[in-house]
Amino acid sequence: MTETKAQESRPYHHGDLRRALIEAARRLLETEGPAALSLRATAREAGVSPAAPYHHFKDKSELLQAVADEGWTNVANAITEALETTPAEEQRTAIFLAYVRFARAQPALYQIMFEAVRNKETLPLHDAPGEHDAYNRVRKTFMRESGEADATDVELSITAAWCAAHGLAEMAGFRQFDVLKAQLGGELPFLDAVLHHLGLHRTSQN
Amino acid sequence: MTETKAQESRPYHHGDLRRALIEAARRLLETEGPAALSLRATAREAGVSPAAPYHHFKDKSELLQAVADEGWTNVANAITEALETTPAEEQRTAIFLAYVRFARAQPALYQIMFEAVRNKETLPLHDAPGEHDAYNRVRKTFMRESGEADATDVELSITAAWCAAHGLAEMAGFRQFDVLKAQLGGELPFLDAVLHHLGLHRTSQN
DNA sequence: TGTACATCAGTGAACGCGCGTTCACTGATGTAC
DNA sequence: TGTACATCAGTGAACGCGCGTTCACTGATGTAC
Repeated sequence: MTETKAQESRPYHHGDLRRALIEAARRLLETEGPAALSLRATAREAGVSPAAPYHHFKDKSELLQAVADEGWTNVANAITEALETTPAEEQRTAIFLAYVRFARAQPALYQIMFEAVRNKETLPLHDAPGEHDAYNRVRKTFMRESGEADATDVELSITAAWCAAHGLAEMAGFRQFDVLKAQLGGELPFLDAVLHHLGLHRTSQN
Repeated sequence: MTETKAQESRPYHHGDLRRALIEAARRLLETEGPAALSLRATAREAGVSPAAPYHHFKDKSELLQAVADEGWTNVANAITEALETTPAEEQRTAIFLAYVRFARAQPALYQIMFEAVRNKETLPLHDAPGEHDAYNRVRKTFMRESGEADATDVELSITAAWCAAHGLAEMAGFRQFDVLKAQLGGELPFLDAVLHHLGLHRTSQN
């Protein structure tokens, strides 16, 4: 669903301003960076007055939270999709790559998402408890592929992988690694190589 | 007596305001967080007028850079010290732990440091090229302990470890891991366990 | 079916705030003679 | 040794800015009768 940029012919009532604001915020994030994401700028980007957002969000933090939530849902979907298109023995790597590639593709959004999750008690990805809960699928994959039986060990595996994924996602764009990436033939081989060194790559399994 | 709030008997000339400002900034970081770190707040914290910092820093970004630089020097020192008090076969783990513990002890400072390094071409820790360059010592340790001969592989090992360290440093404080930490007996065992799972711990080596 | 009216979803002006930065200034210090 | 003077390192007021948020308002819409 593409959205409408600030249009001249927009009627007085917007239709779905909440949606439009979230999308405006995401657009701003990628063009201007997280520091430029103000309520006013978002309203401006959506072609609406500074007061309009208050009919849809209690305050700025609520808008930010909504943006972050949608981002986590997107990640969950990316992971679910990866799981469905990847042979069983490579699914752990596929999860990892889906996560890192999402973060790399939209780094400013990822920053917001990470910030939003900082002081939460619940993990992200837990959006749909039950069979379709993405985190549940991740856990099953790790149980199978890491060969861990103990519940605590499984949690630890996931946590360790998540830390690595987060670190890699935030650092992969560093100029400092340009030489290394060039030596390896691009960013994807670079990601692969780092995974391998952390024992998370398929080639280090079986 | 003067009415300055931070210090009562401070003379008109400060003595070393540059130093005092950096320290005030660090104090502010840990008490108020990175978002509260403004030039004006720093001057206030140092007990000085808002214009005073401009005699020591070109602008706000230069102050931030100075704070970050000092942070990286501190990390380099912590690593060097760890290397000198740790038996050879555990030095790689010691480097990793020194890094993570520093970041965990001063999370807001670490955030500033990481931000400052984002678009730099050079790695941090490279502050004193030559024999005393901390990065050089790290490289030697990884060459010895990881058993890598190829230069690119060594760089990769370090990069992978750095990603993991960064991710762990930023996530270790998450409430979401409180249960896991409790199960393992505290934060340090938790850090150890994550290291182990990423193949970076001593017990996973030869 | 037409209309009165409540409710919803916008507008635009205004507010107070803290910010980074500049400016003319002044008090303190070091030095040449 | 005393003093004139340049230089340094502060002060305090002011600036313009964008921000989050509030407010009285108005245009559009849905619904009861």
